[in-house]
Amino acid sequence: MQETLLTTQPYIKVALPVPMRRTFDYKVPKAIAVRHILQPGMRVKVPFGKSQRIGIIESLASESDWDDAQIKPLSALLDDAPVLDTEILSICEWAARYYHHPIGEVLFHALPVLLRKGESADFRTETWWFPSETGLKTPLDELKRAPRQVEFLKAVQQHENGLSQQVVSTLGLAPAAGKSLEEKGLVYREQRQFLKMAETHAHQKQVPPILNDEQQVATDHIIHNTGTFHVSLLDGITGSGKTEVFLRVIDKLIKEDKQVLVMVPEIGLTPQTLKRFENRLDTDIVLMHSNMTDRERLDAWLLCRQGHAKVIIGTRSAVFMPIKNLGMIIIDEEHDASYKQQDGFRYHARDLAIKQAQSANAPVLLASATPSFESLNNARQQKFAWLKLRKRAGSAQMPTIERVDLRGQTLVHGLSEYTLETMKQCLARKEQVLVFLNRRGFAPTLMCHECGWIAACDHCDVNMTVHRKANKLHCHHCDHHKALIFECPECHSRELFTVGEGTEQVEAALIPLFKDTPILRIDRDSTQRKSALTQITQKIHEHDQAILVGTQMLAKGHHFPNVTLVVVMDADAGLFSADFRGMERTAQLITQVSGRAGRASKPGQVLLQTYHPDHEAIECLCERSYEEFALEGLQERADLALPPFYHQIIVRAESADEWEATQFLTHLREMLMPYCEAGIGFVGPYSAIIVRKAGQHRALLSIKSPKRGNLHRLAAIASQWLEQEFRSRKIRFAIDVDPLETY
DNA sequence: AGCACGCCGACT
DNA sequence: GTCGGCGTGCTC
Repeated sequence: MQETLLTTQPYIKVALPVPMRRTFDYKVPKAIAVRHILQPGMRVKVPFGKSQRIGIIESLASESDWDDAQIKPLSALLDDAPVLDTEILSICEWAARYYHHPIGEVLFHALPVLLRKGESADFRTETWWFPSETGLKTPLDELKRAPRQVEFLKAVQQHENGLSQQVVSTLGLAPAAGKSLEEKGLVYREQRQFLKMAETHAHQKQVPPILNDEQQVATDHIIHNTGTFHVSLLDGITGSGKTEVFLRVIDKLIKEDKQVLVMVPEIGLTPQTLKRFENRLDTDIVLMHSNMTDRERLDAWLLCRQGHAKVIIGTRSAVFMPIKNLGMIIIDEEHDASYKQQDGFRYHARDLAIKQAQSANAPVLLASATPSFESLNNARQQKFAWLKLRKRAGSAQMPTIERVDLRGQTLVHGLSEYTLETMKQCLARKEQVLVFLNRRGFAPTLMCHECGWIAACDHCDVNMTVHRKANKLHCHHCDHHKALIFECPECHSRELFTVGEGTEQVEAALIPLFKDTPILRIDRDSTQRKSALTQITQKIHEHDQAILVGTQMLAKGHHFPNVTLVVVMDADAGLFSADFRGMERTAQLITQVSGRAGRASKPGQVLLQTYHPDHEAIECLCERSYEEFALEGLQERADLALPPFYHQIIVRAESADEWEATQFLTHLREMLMPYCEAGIGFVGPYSAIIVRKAGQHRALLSIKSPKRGNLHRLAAIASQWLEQEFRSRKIRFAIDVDPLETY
């Protein structure tokens, strides 16, 4: 045994997955210190209270603030190499401070679930079978008394490069036969790393199309500036060929043996992006998203860490992938709200990605047809390079947007006569219509004709949505559901009727109106079954004319080349939102869904049904552009002292009691008052728009400041107080830094 | 977050 | 008499 000369530090500071903003000190036992070099980022098993827990070494220390006798020794070291490298570790430490979230929870968040549970961070191995030299030459009839062995040997002889255990079992071969052959020296076994990449390489790569001048300028700009940190905003209208720009840049980087992280929003864009990429790139691609099993995620993580995976396509949590040789981070649909985690550790993946690229000295490419106000502001101030693509790739043209004034109109299930007529014309040309309504279910309200009773959720302050096909009343906020009723529980009248319409109703209403046209609904309800979406999209491609009815799922990514008419049924939804970001979100959604119209050689048309045709935002989107809308919106934000000009932190509290959450936040505000520096402003406590959600009463306290520094100092005081002084468990609270939702 | 300790209601 | 409710305190 080698007596190590390395003087290992006697203590380690360990982060544990507990809601406490501190680490715990442990001793390193001699037996471990002698055999291993401990490093930050390795996992350890430690005694904690009465139980054993897995923790992560945050740092090594020569002394401790604790009395040596009180410090327990760690029980086991779980890794020979850190599972969190120094870069990820420092990003996590930064994030823990910035988002005022406990370090242990942050570090554990950065690991795949199986590693949090103590699973080995090595590749799985798999048995492979090979023929020996004699085995190759042995004629099969020598073994004819053992038919299973004949079968096995035959298969192995045909696969000189070996047969994996997996193939052996799919071929229906008997492992016992293999064992017997091994004893006879005819075959041998080997343990090999189990690698599972996304299926790739197999097919012919597509020839890259010719770039238009705008795409070329953008591509050149990005390619000439690789190798150093900077952020570019690829602000390109739908159909302008942003993905093509990604592909050119990625192709160049993987030829330099760099790895590229491509982030996509949560809603099912990964398979589509993967397909597009593997048709073009001759390299190893892995995926990382929430539909994968824990094992699949760990495999992807390992492939990434080992450097085998060159392109990593993933959702929010992929920012924590262990990338050794980062060439670039691309964030597609950078405005998408799913990049911000909405519970627990409320980080913004876009912002962390930028931070990470900075420390790896790699560039970041943000892409969107509807950039967030934050990114546009950075582009305008020249913190980001602003690369505009304003032309559609190929011969496609931008759709015309037309407002349909609903005032005084008779509507058929929410559709005006003019809309229906335009739909007929479109279908007659053997083209497809996309009807967008961001409300699933049959109707948002069920009401009693006699007494005015409305079906409300028992646990939330919202109406229950009618789902007629499923015969259910469903709460879209807490998932509570019950059977659909036909008698008013208050006055026992049987005259219940629905108010408003959802996608289910529109689908049902269109069937008799367009008898020979396939009508396909795309929302969370119709695509719940795995592969349902693929089936629906297949149907869409099979038919010339079709009507697609759907929610925002339709607005993202998927392109339907034969859609030439887009109908936005309720352009007013979200126009009068209490949240100051409501308008931004509405404009993005309308612009995104409008972009689905007329992508190929056929021109597109968009109808916006509205009761407010003269509303500034609607007018601006129709007559001018998202960019102009956004620049005006930014000016308004500046005038009203709102983000991104002011910085905001929101403390959220919830409790079963009606007033406790509000009282608690009032108490918090009073406590913070004496620490307020100039510029700090409080709003609230105020109630959430939906006061009661899943039985919890929710209140918020907003803190604003033009300076980040004093805001964070205040938040640090608040979080310390919340953790140390505040003991009641009846109230749950969360600190939300740079919140996207303010109600 | 877990987990134990501790003091008050309905049960073999 | 106890089983168990969850309020409170602690974890290197």
